[in-house]
Amino acid sequence: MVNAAAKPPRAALDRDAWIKGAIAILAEHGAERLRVEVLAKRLGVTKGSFYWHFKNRRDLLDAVLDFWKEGRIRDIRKQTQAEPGGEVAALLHTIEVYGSARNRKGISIEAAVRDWARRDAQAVAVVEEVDAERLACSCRLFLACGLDAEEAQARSVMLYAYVFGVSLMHCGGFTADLATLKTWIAQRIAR
Amino acid sequence: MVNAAAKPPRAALDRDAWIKGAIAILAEHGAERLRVEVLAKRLGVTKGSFYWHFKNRRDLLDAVLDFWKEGRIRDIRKQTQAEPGGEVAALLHTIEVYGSARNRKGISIEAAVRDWARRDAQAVAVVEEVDAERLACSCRLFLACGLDAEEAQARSVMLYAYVFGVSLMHCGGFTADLATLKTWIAQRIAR
DNA sequence: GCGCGCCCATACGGATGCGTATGGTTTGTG
DNA sequence: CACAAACCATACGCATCCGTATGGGCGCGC
Repeated sequence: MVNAAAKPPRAALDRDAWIKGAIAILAEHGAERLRVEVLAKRLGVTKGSFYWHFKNRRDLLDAVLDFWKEGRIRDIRKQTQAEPGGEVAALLHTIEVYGSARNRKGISIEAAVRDWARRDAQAVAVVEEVDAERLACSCRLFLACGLDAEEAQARSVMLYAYVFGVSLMHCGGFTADLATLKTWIAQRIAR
Repeated sequence: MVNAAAKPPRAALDRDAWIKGAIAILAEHGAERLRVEVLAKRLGVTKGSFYWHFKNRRDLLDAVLDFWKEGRIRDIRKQTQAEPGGEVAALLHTIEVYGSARNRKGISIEAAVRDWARRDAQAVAVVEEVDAERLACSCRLFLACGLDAEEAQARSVMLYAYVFGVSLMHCGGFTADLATLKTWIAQRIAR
């Protein structure tokens, strides 16, 4: 028995553990309430540890943005890999993912980062990169469906504007069958 | 001369002046950074004044939400008054207003309130009311165009999801002519 | 001109949060 | 064992912010 009951071993935290904890707070409370001491308490340590891994709070925020950006770009490229004939399915899947209940956390992070980008220049830069990648990828799918360049671009913007926007709306009491309604919209955007 | 050079007369603030100042901060920095002492300094007084007009910070926040709600509902009703035959124009105008540069502040407030509603129950309730009113009004316009109930509802949701979403996107470098692109989208949503 | 309600300033205690300084513990290495 | 590096705790100064307590100026009715 090496280190059992006395104290929880508490494996040493690395930068990634801090970043993942930070993203959890970002999703729950937004960038403004992502605070060093709160995060430290959540991870069961004190901020003495934090300032060993990070220069300051801004250093963490930039790392969070970078981490998020890399993850999003990986996801986009994976989701938009479609064999010929499967382009519409890939587009519909992209729309569906953003409204899916099992992706609640991802949507929360997305909304938090976009709100963050309304005040922070570094967040703006990251969102611009991610948006550019998303638009380029979905544009490629639309082009493969035979649309001309202008319509492919327009539909790409419409697609992402819709999925981001609908995640911020509260239309619970509006209709009896919201799922059918969203399916109708997805069809109209993708085909 | 009654009260000229000595001190700026500084007309007494009323509740509305505080609320309007609060909304300015809300638009610029978000609800999280809407702070009593900061707002007081911005208005040239101290918080001693604030706590005369408001019970506490929460009292101000609720007043801001209520003020915003009333204003939005008034605007919606005005914008969706269309004589027969002008329904499509009214819908296009609604879309255009939300992307207009002259409405930057209104869009900022809208985004701030929607982000706020991700964490605050009272803000959720207000957004739900406003969304319900908006959807009902635009739905009425679509019905007047001859669409069936399902499509009218779907298009209403699509319309507002799009306008909210596009205001959060950063697609500057995506296309040469963003205006033409947005016109294409608006046409596809409204008709 | 006296009192009273309206509007605001000042001062305080307590909470939270940033960044630094400093020292302790653990782990690996010679 | 000695030593250093990695990792973390503690303690401090400073700043911001909330809510309260208290008092002062000012207009207005009587």
